[in-house]
Amino acid sequence: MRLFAERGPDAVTVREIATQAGVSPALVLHHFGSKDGLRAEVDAFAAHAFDAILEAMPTEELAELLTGGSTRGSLAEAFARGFPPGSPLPAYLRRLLLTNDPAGAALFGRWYAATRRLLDMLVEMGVARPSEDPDVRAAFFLVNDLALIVLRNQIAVAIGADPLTPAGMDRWAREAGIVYAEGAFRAPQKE
Amino acid sequence: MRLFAERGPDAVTVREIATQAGVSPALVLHHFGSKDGLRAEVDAFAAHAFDAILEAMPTEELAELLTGGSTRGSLAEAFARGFPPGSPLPAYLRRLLLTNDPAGAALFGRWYAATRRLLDMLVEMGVARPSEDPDVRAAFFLVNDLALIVLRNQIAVAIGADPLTPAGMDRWAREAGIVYAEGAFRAPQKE
DNA sequence: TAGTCTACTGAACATGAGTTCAGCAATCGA
DNA sequence: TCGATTGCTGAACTCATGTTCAGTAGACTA
Repeated sequence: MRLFAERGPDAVTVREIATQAGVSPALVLHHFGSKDGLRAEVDAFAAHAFDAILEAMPTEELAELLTGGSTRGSLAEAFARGFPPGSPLPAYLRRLLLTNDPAGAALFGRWYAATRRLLDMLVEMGVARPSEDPDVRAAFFLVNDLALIVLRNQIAVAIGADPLTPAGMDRWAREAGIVYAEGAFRAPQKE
Repeated sequence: MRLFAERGPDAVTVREIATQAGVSPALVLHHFGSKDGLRAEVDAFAAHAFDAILEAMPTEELAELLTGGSTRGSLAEAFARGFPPGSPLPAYLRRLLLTNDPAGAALFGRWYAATRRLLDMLVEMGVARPSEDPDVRAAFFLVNDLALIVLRNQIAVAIGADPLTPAGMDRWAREAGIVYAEGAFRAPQKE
């Protein structure tokens, strides 16, 4: 999974995987039928791990919001908290979302639906302002969040800190929280 | 460039490129030395086109902001306006940003610096609120913008409209503009 | 003990990739 | 007109990759 996440399944050879695992190339095929079979199994494993994150998140996030926690809940945060620092899962998620993989599309779809629901609830509770276009607003929040994972490396060099580490994420969450709460621009010629 | 943008340079064969161009595979290599030479040349061409966008943008965006234009200026907007609908450049940019390509890193670096400068100017002009962590805030705006290009397909299925078309972008810009101007959450227990 | 099954390997095979190269045809300058 | 340069091709070459397959060694079962 680490090799797939970092370089992409197509760029990794069966021989490399076998070497990393300390076995012969033939054994890999023996177990998984084909390279594509291995890919499918790793995909399924990763998708399962991601969905576990999703299911664990909303309640936690809600609790945090209701208790007036300082940081806004977010997928990326839950993600970074849920996996150890060296985990290949963030990079794997990245690939899953960026290739036009059906598994990635399904994952995005589920997360989008959850974001959409959450936003509705927050509006109903009076925590979030209602929007004229809730579909777009939910997508806006979700992709802003995912951008943290997808553009992780670029962000890291720009701000000088990996945004998926606790320290980097604190800085990010603070700014995001401020902008999402108060906005960043003074509304032009308003009253 | 279209083939590279859609499927990635590694997934495209020299023979395919030659067929698309109506020439023999040998001619492609004859002109560009190697497949990697072609890649480098296409990269350079694309990077040039992107920088042209960047240089054309700030003044236009500033003008729009100063005249109180309804939509917030953004890279993605300038981008979508600057290229014809079927252009392979958005997809190419996507690849450039997502592979750990040095050309992509350089491009991101330039755009980040420009965003950072623009934000400083806006603060000085009293249009944007100052931030405690301007580095992160600039990165936040930039990656939110780039997410539109990077996650274009996922967004399209979620909101039912391609966000890089004028119609889709209008919807997106409206929501982004509102959130950036006023925020989306009521600040919890404030005063 | 004998048989079977399972994990595993080494070597080979087929395919598709980037690349090379000798040569053809047309154009251009002297 | 002649030589050279240029654009271009077809076929072959080399190499890496996914895959296959016969076969080995050990463990478990009857």
